[in-house]
Amino acid sequence: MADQTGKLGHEASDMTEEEFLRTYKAKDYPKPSVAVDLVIFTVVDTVLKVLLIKRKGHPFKGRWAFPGGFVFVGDGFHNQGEGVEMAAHRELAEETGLPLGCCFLEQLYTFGEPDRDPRMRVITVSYYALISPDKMPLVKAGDDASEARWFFVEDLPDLAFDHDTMLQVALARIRGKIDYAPIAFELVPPTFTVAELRSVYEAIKGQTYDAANFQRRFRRMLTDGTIEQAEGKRRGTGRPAKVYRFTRR
Amino acid sequence: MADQTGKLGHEASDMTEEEFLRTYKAKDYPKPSVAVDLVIFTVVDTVLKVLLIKRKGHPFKGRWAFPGGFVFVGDGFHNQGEGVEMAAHRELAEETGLPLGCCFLEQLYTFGEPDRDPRMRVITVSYYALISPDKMPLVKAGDDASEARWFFVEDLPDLAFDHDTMLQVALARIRGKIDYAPIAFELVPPTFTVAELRSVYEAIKGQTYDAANFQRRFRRMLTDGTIEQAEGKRRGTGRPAKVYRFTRR
DNA sequence: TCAAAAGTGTTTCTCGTACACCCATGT
DNA sequence: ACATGGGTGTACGAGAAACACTTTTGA
Repeated sequence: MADQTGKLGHEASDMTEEEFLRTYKAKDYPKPSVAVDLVIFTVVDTVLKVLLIKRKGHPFKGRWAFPGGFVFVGDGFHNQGEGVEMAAHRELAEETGLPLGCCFLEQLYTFGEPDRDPRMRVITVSYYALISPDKMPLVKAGDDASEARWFFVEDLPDLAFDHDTMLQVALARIRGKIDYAPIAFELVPPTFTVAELRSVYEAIKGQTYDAANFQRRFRRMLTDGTIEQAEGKRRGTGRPAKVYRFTRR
Repeated sequence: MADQTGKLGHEASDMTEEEFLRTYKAKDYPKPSVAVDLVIFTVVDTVLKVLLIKRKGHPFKGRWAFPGGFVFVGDGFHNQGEGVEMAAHRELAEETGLPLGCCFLEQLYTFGEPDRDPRMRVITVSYYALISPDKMPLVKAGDDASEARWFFVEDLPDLAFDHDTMLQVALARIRGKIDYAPIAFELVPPTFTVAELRSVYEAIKGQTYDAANFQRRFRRMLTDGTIEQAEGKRRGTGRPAKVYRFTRR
């Protein structure tokens, strides 16, 4: 953390902690700007999509990029501002119009190479978010007049900054994590059928799953207590399907 | 990234990118300090250890903490300084005395809550490193006179800042990752026996492995081409063991 | 010759995969 | 009646776990 080696802080070995804090002033060493960027996923009609915004200003003017913004830092001493994760939640809410903290959000990776941004040194903490399709209608993207749009992951435009790398990291994360963590339930309505959950797996993994075998994985989750049957049936073009609910255990 | 929303940057919609960059000056919004912290692991005698340093100054004076330091940021425009990962490599080399880039190093998590450090807003990008025991003698820690010491992971002192959380994140990472990625080979000399590799698994997972079953996992890696037999045999107290080498495929 | 560690064989169980087949509905 | 998707049964193979057993050394 800060000044373990004493190289950047002054020597304060003889002071009490109280004296030290009273006399301490943050030095004016150069500091980077810190931003958060969001890779926001959703699954619509068995297709994995991400939310992109079109940049209005330089650099990369007119190019598509992941939404994001700077972390608010207070005056640095009396007020230290917001946490990085809170900044990500705030940006997510601002960008989607959804209420604060209503979506799954997890830290992804921190990109800190110099010259990522030609204007100044920017270190970006990236997050990924999962938005279930039942929340989608609320999202302010989608109309063509807007500057924000959902893109099919397999058919993206050129991205600004190092956002192409960011997407690859995000994809690798969810593709790996879906096998051992219950993140698929974040991309499905509160109640769902086996086929709906399977389509999420197929969209994320980019492969098909044998419907019969998926049923049995599903049955195991049922006996685990991971999921439970809900009331009603989902009626589609074929035989009506049972409906389930994720029990957050 | 920066100013996608136009909230923090000025409007530059009518300029060319060249004009924009020529006239752009980084604004003096408050910025955080950015540091890197290192969780450095090694396995000695089937025991997982981490390197801690004793803090000389406030805050947390006299408490043990993970080594770390600030990321060097240039003047912010003409010189953007070093990358965050490079800063981690540099700190690792400084702290251990080992040559730059000789060890496995991977980003762990970024801690960005306010008030982590009472002096000022500090955002810390944590990394973990794996050091094989054959490099250990070179590490400048170990003598009691020094301010750096290796600690058994199951018997740590109270740590400074949020470093206890950091350790838990690091442990969770290596315990999960060892099952699907070849990180165990980073904690073993260039040539090693089955038992030596098994002891690394046992130290990290905190459980014992059936020696016979581990042999078969091992054989599969052999047929995979992940490892290959090396010359010679390792002589210990019992029957001499075959020696293997990791083939970085 | 005995202890200690290396290494093999065998059995059982679980899980992923493939695929044949029956079930319930709308048209 | 038949197409469509929901759901079950069966069979095979890979790998995890448990454990008896053989091999090769030092003391």
